[in-house]
Amino acid sequence: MINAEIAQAFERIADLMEIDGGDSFRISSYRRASRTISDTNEDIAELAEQGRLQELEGIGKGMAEKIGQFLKTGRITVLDELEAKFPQELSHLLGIPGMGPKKIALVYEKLKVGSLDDLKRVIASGEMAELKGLGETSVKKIADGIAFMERSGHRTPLGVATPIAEAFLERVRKLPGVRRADLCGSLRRGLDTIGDIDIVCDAADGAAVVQHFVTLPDVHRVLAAGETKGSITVASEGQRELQIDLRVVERDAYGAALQYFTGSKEHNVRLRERAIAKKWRLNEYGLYDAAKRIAGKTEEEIYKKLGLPCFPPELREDQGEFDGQPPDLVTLDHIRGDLHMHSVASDGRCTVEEMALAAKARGYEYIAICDHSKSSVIANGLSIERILGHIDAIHAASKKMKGFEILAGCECDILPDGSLDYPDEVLAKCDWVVASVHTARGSMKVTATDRTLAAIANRYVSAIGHPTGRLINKRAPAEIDIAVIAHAAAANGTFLEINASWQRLDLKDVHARSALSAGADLVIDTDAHHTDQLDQMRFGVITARRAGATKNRVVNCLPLKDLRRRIEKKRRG
DNA sequence: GCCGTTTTCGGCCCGACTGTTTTCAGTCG
Repeated sequence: MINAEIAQAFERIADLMEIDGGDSFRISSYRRASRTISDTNEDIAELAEQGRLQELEGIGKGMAEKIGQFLKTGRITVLDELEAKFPQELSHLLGIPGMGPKKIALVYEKLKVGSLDDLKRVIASGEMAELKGLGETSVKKIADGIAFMERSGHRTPLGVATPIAEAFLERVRKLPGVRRADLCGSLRRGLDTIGDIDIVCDAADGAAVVQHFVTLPDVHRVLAAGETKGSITVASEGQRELQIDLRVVERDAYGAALQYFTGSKEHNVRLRERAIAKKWRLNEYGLYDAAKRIAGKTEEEIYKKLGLPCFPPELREDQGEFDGQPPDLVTLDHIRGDLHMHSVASDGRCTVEEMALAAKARGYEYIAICDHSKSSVIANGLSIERILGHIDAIHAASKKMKGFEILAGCECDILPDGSLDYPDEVLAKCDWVVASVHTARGSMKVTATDRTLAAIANRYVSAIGHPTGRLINKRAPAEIDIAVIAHAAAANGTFLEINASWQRLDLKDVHARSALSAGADLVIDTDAHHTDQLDQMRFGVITARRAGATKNRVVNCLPLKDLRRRIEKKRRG
């Protein structure tokens, strides 16, 4: 789809217009259009052909024309003009904390800075600190910002940020004067990667709490420390530096602050618009009718006053949530089993029994052991002889468990030609089969979509494992047509996995949403290679929630007998 | 540039912190 390219072009127009000092509302229009285009599941080229572009939020006559021009010529005049005006790398400087459009324009105009290297040069030479409006301190901040950007690089994966955030939250809760504290921001919304960690707390003396906060052990740098807000960084594992913001409010504003700092920004803009329409005002301290606060203690009361349901944080993205009632989303408590994990038989670190006991201790009723198939040589994949023996061993282990069952499964490779790594006779002996692509992802002979479709059609394949093969911050998802895959999965009774490993989260939220709307049901699995990793189920569940999944669309929320019925139904055809 | 149970023109979300400012601009979320 060409959506990503158009979204990128609009984003670039916005960046350059900002440096150019353009009208801020016009700039936001480009950013809004960019976001709409990259988030929609519809093909922009198709919509353009049907003359339906302006049905999209934030796309009017002007944007539609520019999209048309891009589709026709691959260029947009406004962008060409802006690019002719500035050096190509100039807008990259916007990624540096402390460098905004105004300062970029200033150093470009006065010192001919056009790139990161130029910027480093004028900082080192001292020329930058002599500019009007800047000084030693701000230049030092920008130098720190460059170091921060070069060290952190990517956004932090949810699974890396969560333990750090929870540990800090506990420490904030113990600070003197703190009555309550909670995590908010993108972490609370369950995004697969997060920019920084946000904590809101309830205390009377903000300045004192902030002072305690910025002097906690492990604080790497203090970015800000005021009356109500503190901002620090911590150096987490490796060299990655992660920012943590703390906001302190009074008891009566707690719900408002929680709501405000949970976001998303776009969701909040919509809320404030609703407040304005009622002649009210909404900010992080509450909902106000003139000077009178009419809500603020809890999130629920703010939404209620605005005539809205209290949306689960995962849905607060301005992605259609305002159009109706939020669904009753799946929760971790609904999960009855984990249907994709490995044992020492292939590349797991624990035995079948250890995995089973650990899963039972987490309140599950069943698991499936799915070791690798023979082609996954590096992962010690099982030969046909070995898998047959393994199936018997798993069944024997299952018999010894009380009130818990272990399904004998496998994670069968989908080979480059779309065929499966085990013959049907072997797959038929498994209770549950996850089919996954592990090799030759880039092969052009058979597209990723066709390979997956072939596996979906096999009656013994219960689920497709990590369907797009993405690795967060490392490998982009395969170019597969999710809608086509999902329709086929729905028609065949094959489940699509949300792989809950934080490195994968695959399907990702928007893909899972498309899958659900095409009628496919999901399975949320950890793909654990160690008992500890069973706890990653929470990341899969939050991803499913972001997709709008209810428990009846997630097959491992079923009691085992109903799950078996679904597997059998597909096998009978 | 978008958009309309206030409007086809005139709005467009709001506040904290910092530094270089003698009253505020820039950045950030």
